[in-house]
Amino acid sequence: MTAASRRLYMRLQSAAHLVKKAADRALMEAAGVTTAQAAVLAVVAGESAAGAQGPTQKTVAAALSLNESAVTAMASRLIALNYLKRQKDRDDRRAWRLALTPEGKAAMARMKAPFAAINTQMENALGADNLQDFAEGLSALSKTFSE
Amino acid sequence: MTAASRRLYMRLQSAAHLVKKAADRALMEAAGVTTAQAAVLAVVAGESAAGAQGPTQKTVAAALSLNESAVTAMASRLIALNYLKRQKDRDDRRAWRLALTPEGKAAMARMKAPFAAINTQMENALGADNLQDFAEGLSALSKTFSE
DNA sequence: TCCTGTTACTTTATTAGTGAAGTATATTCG
DNA sequence: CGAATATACTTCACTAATAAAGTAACAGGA
Repeated sequence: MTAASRRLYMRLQSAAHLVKKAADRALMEAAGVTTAQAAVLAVVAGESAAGAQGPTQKTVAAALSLNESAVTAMASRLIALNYLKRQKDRDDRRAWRLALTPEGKAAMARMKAPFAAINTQMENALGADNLQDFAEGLSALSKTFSE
Repeated sequence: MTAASRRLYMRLQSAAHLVKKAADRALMEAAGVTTAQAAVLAVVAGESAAGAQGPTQKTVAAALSLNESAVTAMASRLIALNYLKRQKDRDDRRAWRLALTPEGKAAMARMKAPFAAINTQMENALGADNLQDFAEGLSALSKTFSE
């Protein structure tokens, strides 16, 4: 139980918080979108490529490990911004299907460069030879803590 | 630009979010405190050991990389819970000094075990031989992104 | 001394998440 | 078929953070 390990939880949260803060500022400046909104748009874009109807809110929630109530709120905000649209599922009238609007696609294009810049900055901070191990560490944590 | 690196930002946030969710549940169950509150209590405890008066809100904000307005709100909640008390600085009437109440100390004692459990779970997920590198990676990220 | 600028904190509005409880639609099974 | 159960989403109350603008107190120089 070293000093490093004892504070591992706080270190992780602190690093994530700082990187998020920087990324939010950069993304808001360049694309008028927060990182949380960017994550939802990216999931919708990714899931839309496969199926025709686009993902349900539940699918988005599962992809981001969020509550469905969080996705309800996020979708409402993104619809108000005209980045997303909602359509009732053809077969299941309980479910919504989410899809990007042209404006949503444009926002995704605008956020590409600042997102790449953040990732480059992270890679440089970590160093090329530690990158892979670090990413695998994150995946291991995600796997362990996804109830 | 590998697949791992392209999604590094999202991976970090996802892992941090999942670990926080689990830690919040465990801490709330065992100690009736959130991890955010635990972090503030820990900073107050740490800074109190050194100086006699306890830290100012600004000091706490800097230690956690938070806005001062976030600390205003957190301190109010912790005072309402009777875990913290606020006292005007002797020399600077603008500043508050924060200190733990006996109940605050008791809460810190209650949260020790669940906190250790979370850290152990993280260490196990990462593996002993990757631990040090991973922790250093987090520090490197924090350093790079602390404006 | 007073004026100017800085500092410590507060207030307000907004985003983003949690969990619990509620509504309406689907589904399954006796 | 119909009742019970499960599912998809919403609503509500709350915690937690940001940014911007405001208040009061401090500090240094003309």
